[in-house]
Amino acid sequence: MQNSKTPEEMEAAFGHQLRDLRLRRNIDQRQLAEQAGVALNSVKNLENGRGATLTSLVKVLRSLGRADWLETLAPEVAISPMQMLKAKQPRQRASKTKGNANA
Amino acid sequence: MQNSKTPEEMEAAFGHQLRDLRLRRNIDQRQLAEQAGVALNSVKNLENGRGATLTSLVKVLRSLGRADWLETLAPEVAISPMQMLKAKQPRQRASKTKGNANA
DNA sequence: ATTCAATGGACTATTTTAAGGCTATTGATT
DNA sequence: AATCAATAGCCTTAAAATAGTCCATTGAAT
Repeated sequence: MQNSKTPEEMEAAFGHQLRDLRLRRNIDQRQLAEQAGVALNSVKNLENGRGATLTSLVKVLRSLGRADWLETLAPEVAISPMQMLKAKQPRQRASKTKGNANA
Repeated sequence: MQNSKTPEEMEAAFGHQLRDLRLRRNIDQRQLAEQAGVALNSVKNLENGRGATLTSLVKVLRSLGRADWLETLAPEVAISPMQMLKAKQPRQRASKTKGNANA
């Protein structure tokens, strides 16, 4: 089984994490909204999983000092300089073959 | 220096990571959109940093098998069972004192 | 080099969110 | 237990994203 959570549940759980981050800094929603440059309602929506835009999320994360987290989604594979030379440049489009390659 | 990237730049960089994840699985935008249950345009917008909703992002991440990443934002502090007993339950609201506590 | 799928970009209609203000509830402090 | 700030929730308007379709561009395979 993969992940049995619905997208709604995942957004809610994610909101709780955002709230945790904020509370660890002991600032209220209003302060966070101000610092992040978003409306108070946007912070509420994010924390309660009631729908939000990626832009709002990014602004809030930046304000919480966790912008770096956004860069951890797809870690690049480190290769040696020798491999570097041999390596073909990464694919820019999905290939035509129907069967998908890697896991 | 913190992070000098603008929110726009961050969204764009984030989109590139999403694209990388997709290409590693060698599926095209259309397939991803179908599997994720979002419109093709939503995938395009996400990858090109042109604005998206958190809901679309979550659905796409789930489809890419990276839903777990969403749970890594605010890692919980592990404590021992003995500390567990002493521990006060976590704060649910920001405190009244103006000066914010932790870093 | 040619071919054709993969992607980018634009357009419209519809749905959703942002923003701002307001009231009700609740939890931390005293 | 009383107080009052922090939060939830709802409302309206403006802005933005989704969904669907179409055409132009481009990279990968032959």
